Amino acid sequence: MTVDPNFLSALMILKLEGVFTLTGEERQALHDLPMRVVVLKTNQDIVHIGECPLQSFLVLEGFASSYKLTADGVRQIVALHIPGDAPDLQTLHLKRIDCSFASISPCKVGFFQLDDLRRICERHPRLSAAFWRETLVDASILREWVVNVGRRDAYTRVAHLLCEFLVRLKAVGLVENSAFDFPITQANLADATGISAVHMSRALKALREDGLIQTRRMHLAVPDWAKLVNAGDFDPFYLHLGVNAAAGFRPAPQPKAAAL
Amino acid sequence: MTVDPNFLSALMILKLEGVFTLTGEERQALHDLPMRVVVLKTNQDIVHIGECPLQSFLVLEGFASSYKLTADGVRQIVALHIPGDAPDLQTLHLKRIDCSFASISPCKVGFFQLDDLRRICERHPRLSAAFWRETLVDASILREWVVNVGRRDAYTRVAHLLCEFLVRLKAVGLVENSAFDFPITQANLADATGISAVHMSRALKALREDGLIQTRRMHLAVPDWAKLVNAGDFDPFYLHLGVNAAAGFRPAPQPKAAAL
DNA sequence: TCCAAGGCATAACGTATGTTATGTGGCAAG
DNA sequence: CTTGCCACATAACATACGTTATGCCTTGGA
Repeated sequence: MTVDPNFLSALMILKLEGVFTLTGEERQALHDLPMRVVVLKTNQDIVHIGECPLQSFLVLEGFASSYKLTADGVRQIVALHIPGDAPDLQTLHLKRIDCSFASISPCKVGFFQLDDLRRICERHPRLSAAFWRETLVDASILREWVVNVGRRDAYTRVAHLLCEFLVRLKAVGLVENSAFDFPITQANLADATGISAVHMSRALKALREDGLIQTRRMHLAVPDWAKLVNAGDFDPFYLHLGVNAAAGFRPAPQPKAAAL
Repeated sequence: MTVDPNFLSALMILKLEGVFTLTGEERQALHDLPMRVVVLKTNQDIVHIGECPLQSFLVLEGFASSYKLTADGVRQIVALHIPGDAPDLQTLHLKRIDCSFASISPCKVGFFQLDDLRRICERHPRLSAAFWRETLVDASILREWVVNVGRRDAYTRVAHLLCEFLVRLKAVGLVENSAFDFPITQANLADATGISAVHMSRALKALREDGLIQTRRMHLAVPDWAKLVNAGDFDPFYLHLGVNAAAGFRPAPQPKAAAL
């Protein structure tokens, strides 16, 4: 996959447009944000917990993770990031960063100055709101992850993660025929779901044998989407995708409005 | 505990002042936000997942939870809320709410109109940023919860949750002599840590026997804070408390700044 | 005063998952 | 072409935790 030279416009704008239509001015402001592109190999640290960075970054190609370590050095991935994501937008308002970020596949990221982004937010309140919204969606995903890790067995948990992956990748156009590049090791998947690497191997085997997924080296296919959704207890609503992006994934109904 | 009639000023302002000093105007704007106070018994639903509410709420007294259910009806609490918290601030930018909210003790909440808050955000960018920051801290707590549930054993997990509770309660002045009111059932604690109620009973017993906590009906005391922190693998940094609020809890050092 | 309900403790038992170990194949570096 | 590394598979074994069940105690309502 190659990326348009105007990275920000290509990816972030795509995401924001899913929610509301940008004005020409807003689009231009994003387009003009200076970015420094950096190419990374697998398993390279991008930002480390405790730092007080002056810049933030965007994933342009490949996959990245947010992670934390426990006292005895066990890793838990707390978020997976795909092209178009701004993993550490939080640094905009939280000085010290509370988790580490690393590439989990060969990947390309774009750094920009937080001060530049702050200026954009001041001048374009709608963009500011849109970025805020992005961080709120991240929080929603975290809530679902707590449920996933806390209350679902390994099989369901893995199916759920794969569902989330597919929907999010589809939203940025990285899925073809229910299949996508998947250069993520089982160890990383294990760290993201809170199980051991050995058990991740078992879970994937079971999913394969049940015909829910097909894995061919660094590539994953989903032959029966409905079955995987069912196995993973998956409802994409928590991703808060724009209507365009979610086409074909949303189930049906809207519950009634609040009372009280 | 009784609450000042100016709920918002008493609680939310206290929290915000931990981060930066409000101007008189900003303080007044918050003070003038119309609120409708509602008294709740234990286990009452406040907002239900899927709704598109026009109002949001603040916890004034007692404790509340955010929770989700899996397909087979198992509950996972994804956040615990104490007085001063605005549990569903997300509704400001996400139309449909992605988790349910309920009281988990007798409690008092204050509802306000989202439109009123939006108006405040438009007129007072610093307040807008402060609210954004609040939601980012919530996300940071969620990240730590994913680690807690995903990678720590029950004993450590419970100790960690109790540490978090103590620090957060202390920040709003609800702790005396390392002890606090704790009207939360073991079943709720179990749902918050992703373990069974039976095992929660076992874990609490172990903590009691190790002298890390003392429980006297609806009341919890921590005789040796350092030991509990150690047992819970707890570092309060992720709570992003203001320096004032965190006094006495922060460990020492600041890591070096970012490079790259 | 009594009863019902819920919160808690504890025991017996089952199991999903972790741990440790070994072998295979692919791939990159020399 | 080797060599070594790493991702993955699989087996044997260990265990933390879930489940089901029972009983006690407190609390609040009739």
